[in-house]
Amino acid sequence: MSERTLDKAYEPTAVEERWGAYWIDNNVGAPDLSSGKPAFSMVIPPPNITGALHLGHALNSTLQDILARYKRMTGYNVLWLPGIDHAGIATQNVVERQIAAEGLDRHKVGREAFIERVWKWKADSGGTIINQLKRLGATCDWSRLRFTMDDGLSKAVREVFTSLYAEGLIYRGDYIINWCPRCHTALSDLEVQFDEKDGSLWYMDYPLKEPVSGMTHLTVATTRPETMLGDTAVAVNPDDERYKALIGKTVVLPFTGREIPIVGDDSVSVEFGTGVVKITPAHDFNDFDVAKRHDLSAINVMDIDGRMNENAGPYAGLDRYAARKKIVADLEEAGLLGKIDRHKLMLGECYRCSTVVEPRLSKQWFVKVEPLAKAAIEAVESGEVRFVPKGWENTYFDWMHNIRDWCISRQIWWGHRIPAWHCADCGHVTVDTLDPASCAKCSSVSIEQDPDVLDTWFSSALWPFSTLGWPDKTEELEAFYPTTVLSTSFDIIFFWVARMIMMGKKFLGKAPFSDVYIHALIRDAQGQKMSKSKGNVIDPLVMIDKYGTDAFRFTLAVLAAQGRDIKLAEERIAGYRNFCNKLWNLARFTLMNLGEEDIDLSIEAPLNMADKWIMTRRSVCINEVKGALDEYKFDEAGRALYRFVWHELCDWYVELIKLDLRGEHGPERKAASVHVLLTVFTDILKMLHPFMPFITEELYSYLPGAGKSIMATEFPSAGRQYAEASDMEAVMDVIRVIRNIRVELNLAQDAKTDCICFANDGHLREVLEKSEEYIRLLAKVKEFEVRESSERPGNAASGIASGDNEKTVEVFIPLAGLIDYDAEEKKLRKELDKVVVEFEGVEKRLSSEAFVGKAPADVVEKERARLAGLQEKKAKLEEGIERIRSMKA
RNA sequence: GGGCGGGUAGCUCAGUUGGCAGAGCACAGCCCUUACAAGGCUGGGGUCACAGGUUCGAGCCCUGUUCCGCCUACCA
Repeated sequence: MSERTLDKAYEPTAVEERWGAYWIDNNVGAPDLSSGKPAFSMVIPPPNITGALHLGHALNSTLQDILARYKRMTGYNVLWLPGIDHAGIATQNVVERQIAAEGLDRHKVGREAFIERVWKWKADSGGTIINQLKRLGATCDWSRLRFTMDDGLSKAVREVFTSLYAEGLIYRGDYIINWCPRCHTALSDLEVQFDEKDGSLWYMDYPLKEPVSGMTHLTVATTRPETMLGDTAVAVNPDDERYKALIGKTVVLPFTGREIPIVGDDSVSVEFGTGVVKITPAHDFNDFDVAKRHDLSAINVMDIDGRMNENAGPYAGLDRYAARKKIVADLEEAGLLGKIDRHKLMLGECYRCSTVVEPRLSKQWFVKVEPLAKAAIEAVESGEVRFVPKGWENTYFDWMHNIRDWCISRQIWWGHRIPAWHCADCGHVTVDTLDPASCAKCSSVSIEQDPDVLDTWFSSALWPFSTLGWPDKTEELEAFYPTTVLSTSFDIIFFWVARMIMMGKKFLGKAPFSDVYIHALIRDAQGQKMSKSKGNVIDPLVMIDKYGTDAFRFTLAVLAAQGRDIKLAEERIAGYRNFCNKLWNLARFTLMNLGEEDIDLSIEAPLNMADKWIMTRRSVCINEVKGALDEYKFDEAGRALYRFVWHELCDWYVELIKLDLRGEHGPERKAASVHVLLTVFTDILKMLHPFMPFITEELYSYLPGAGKSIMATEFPSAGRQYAEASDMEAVMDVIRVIRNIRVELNLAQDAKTDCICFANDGHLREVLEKSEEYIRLLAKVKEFEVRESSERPGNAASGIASGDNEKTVEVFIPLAGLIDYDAEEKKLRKELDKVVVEFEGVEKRLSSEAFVGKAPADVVEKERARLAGLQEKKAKLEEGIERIRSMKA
């Protein structure tokens, strides 16, 4: 026994500090490679180096930590590998802002110096999130913390790039990509977010070079008039009767005078606008495809800032929106502007800075994903990778089947620089894992490395194996690849999960994980997305300070139902803070009774009914928790524990054994009760430990014979389930009925009443007689009597308890002279009404030939028994009402 | 436009192969009963979105309707 005494209420702060430090100092997350236990491994989705812990991280890390702790306690060799992502654009933005405050920009600072600044920033303030994860209690193996820009991981990146390039799966070329005019870089399709905006649809006339059957011009409809300067064709649907004849003819582009062809293309809708589309291959994805089909040239009319360039003639130098205004005005002046419709459109924005992106033609590096995607699709189809919940597999397939090549080059400085060197003499591109000294083709030393860096997600895609030492053949890779489960949120299935599967299949021949657990998204109590601008953000660290980490973790776990968003209200956390306190006080009660006198726990006293009941419920609870956790149903596991601890152990068992504990039934009985209480309490601590690691460590340390840490104990196994448990339930129901009557009669809290029970079953009568003490104690009963004949006593309030269907107990509370007959009658009638409705329902069902003939025999049997019970109950109530009426008269 | 999920108590949500509609919070009444007032006991509260269908029996399965949320898409 510890010398420490427990305060009346749980105070998390000191406990969390102490145990948090203990786990870190002993690096409890470290696996033992020589243990011979089966492996369980996870890689953490690496948070951005710029990030602070938000609810998404808190949820995901909590769930992963629950798995890690649970698996350790059930005999696995667990590796949970932590890390951080270098987050290219995000990090560069942060440091750019920093130097902007000094009146500099990155170009003035220079590439080398800028990158040094980023590393310095990382050293100073990067990775605070790691400490926040530790605060949450995450038992990662912190000795294996990885960063995507580490040497080892960079080596993996080069290996993969070189290999894919050699196979022709990485190529470079002029393609249209999403361009952020503020970040000055290409973005992948995924890095663009769409938002519906109000816009306009302008109708403008392009004159035909030569009139055709009376037509002098074509009217095109566009949402972006400024791009007309880059038009290289207009297109119509080849089946459109209005314009069919014009295909192959020529129009003259206003302002520039350029002559451009009219082409026929299926992608043009006959119904929309005028049925004529201007084609701007350099600034529109669809137009780019049309141009490829018709071999049209492309004219880029904007620069990297989104301003019009020298190809825009008189508009050169104007911002794209200023150019739009001016062009519309000029068209109007020239009499070429038709009507203007209001039009809703989806505008793409940069996911980092929300600037409207500009489709732009430029030279970029791409991964040819189709062959990679094929293997990745098969991995899921074959069941090698399983999504939980399964519904996400469809989302995954949809995307994978329609996947476009992945633009992997970014025109920024922070990231993995593309390992390609351009030769100034022969133009050859040398790609190698090591920096080459000369051109691989002509041996010229005038080579220069490609200025671009790789998309951040390129290194993330390698995360499950690069962190384990690949491309080297390491012990870790052998032991822990493929990992067991990846836990993440659905919004990065495409960014990350799919690409990891592709790369894992490609380079290791095995998908990087067998289960993908997709957790819910957290919203506020009203179901709104949390965002800084709405001011509805809940900061996990504030919640931890306020309610304690354990309460916070438990809340997240209980709300994490599969397939549904989480609406998080602060009151929920407060509720589970109360649960922590309940547990704390249960511990105080348990320890108090272990207390001063030495209880000989080795006495093997026989279990009584209450003991057998709680031991049975314990087994049920263990099965529920294990079953739920094995299926990633954290909410079910948490709820089962909550119910068992509070509503079964605390509300009932603790109350039932109080007489034992006072020693009223002798030392043996006391020892038995304490023994059972301690057993169940210890198991509860163990089962709750994955959810609430701090308080359970603390309370466990007070238990007699406790080891250093609860983490080293084994997760409980279910034991025997006793038939007597249902006897206990019947007694509990009688107690509930008496309590109910007492409240309805408005009796003083401490008033004692007598009680007479009639049971229609011999066994039940025995059980009740045996349980006299429980009933006296918990229902405040003075004289207690079990009678065989169902003769209703005179002045008495009554109620009926039902155990199993046909077994009923009629309960009477005699109250000489005190009874309010009207109230009693009203109460009985109300109860009778309920019973009658139920009775008639069952009777009707049983009288139906169809039911008796077709329903399974056990169902019919159950219904018959139920009917008999209801019949009994109904008769008793009717008799009771009759009796009351006669007494009234 | 296509796809996915959801609609169950005032609120947030469970609801197992179809077989007695549940929990937490909130609310109301009575209690500081020696583990816990961050607590205890008791109670009220439901047209399971709507309309059909299958079935002995539907919150659950099928069809349609409707509302909400999300993902996705080249009607310029």
